[in-house]
Amino acid sequence: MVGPMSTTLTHPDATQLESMLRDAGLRVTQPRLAVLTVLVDCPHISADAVFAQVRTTLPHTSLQATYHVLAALADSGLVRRIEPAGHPGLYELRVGDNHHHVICTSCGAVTDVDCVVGHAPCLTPSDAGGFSIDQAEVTFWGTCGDCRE
Amino acid sequence: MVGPMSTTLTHPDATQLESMLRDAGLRVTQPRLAVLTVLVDCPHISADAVFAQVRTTLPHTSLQATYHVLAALADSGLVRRIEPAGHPGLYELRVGDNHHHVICTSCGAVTDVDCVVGHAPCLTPSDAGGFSIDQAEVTFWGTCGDCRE
DNA sequence: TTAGTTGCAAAGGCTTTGCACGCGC
DNA sequence: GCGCGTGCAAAGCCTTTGCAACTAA
Repeated sequence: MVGPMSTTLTHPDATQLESMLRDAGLRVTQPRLAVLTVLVDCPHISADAVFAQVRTTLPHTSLQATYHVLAALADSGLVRRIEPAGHPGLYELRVGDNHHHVICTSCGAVTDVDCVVGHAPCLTPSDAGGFSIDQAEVTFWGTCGDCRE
Repeated sequence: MVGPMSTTLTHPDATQLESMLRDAGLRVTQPRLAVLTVLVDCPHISADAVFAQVRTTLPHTSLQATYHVLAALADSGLVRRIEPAGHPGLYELRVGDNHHHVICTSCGAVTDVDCVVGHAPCLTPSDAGGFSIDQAEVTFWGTCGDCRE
């Protein structure tokens, strides 16, 4: 679990972030690199919080631009957006897809979890009702340690 | 599957709806009965659509009152709210909880599905990350028959 | 009677859109 | 140079909130 490779995965450098953008067919710009950099460090973060962090390095960036960048990243599949009911949307880097979320109903905090069953458990419904299924999403609702006090 | 009991479950009459409200500790009012009646016929419906239907029988009802009623029903556990990302929230009668949803990414249409595994499949994450889990929710995203054309 | 509900109006939060300027390729 | 991206402003959608009148219990 620990080694040269894991460093690569957990802390991509600027060059790697650029490659991610190019591979996704997106132009490389300062705001996009800044947003990606924030997302690398923050697993689940709101547009507002991304904006605040980007601002520290790129003071000229606007909230709307941040939304635009996040939308572009989400459209291209680099980023996934999750929507805890009753809380603003959160964004996360899509790091290959076999994890789900535990969300605090009180404060909206999000934690990643792997599914119980080893490999994609309920990824196929017994009856899709005429739909063609693209993906499955499992969300656990509960109360986090802080909110229980 | 078919018989006297199923009639009771699929088409509760006014008296039964009243009991549902009383049992949930809510007062019985015209708007609440009207909203419940709509929900009986429409498995997944938006606040706006509920409002439109309630209006046909109670022309004096406001959209805000509809939201208020739905919130009260949701708080008391009679109704569940689901939020298809990018679409307005939908409400459904909670008919006992072992079904999940297939949602069309294009038009937001929702269909119920039973989970593959017989009984509550991934209801327990391998690691809850310090959360106490209340419930699990499985959502399948795909494209419905109409939108594929 | 009295506390929970409704009706109406207004505000609120989060997000998207429109358009001109600027920058990546 | 061409076209995508950005910045700024404004609007948009859905939903919640405040307060007075009302009504179920």
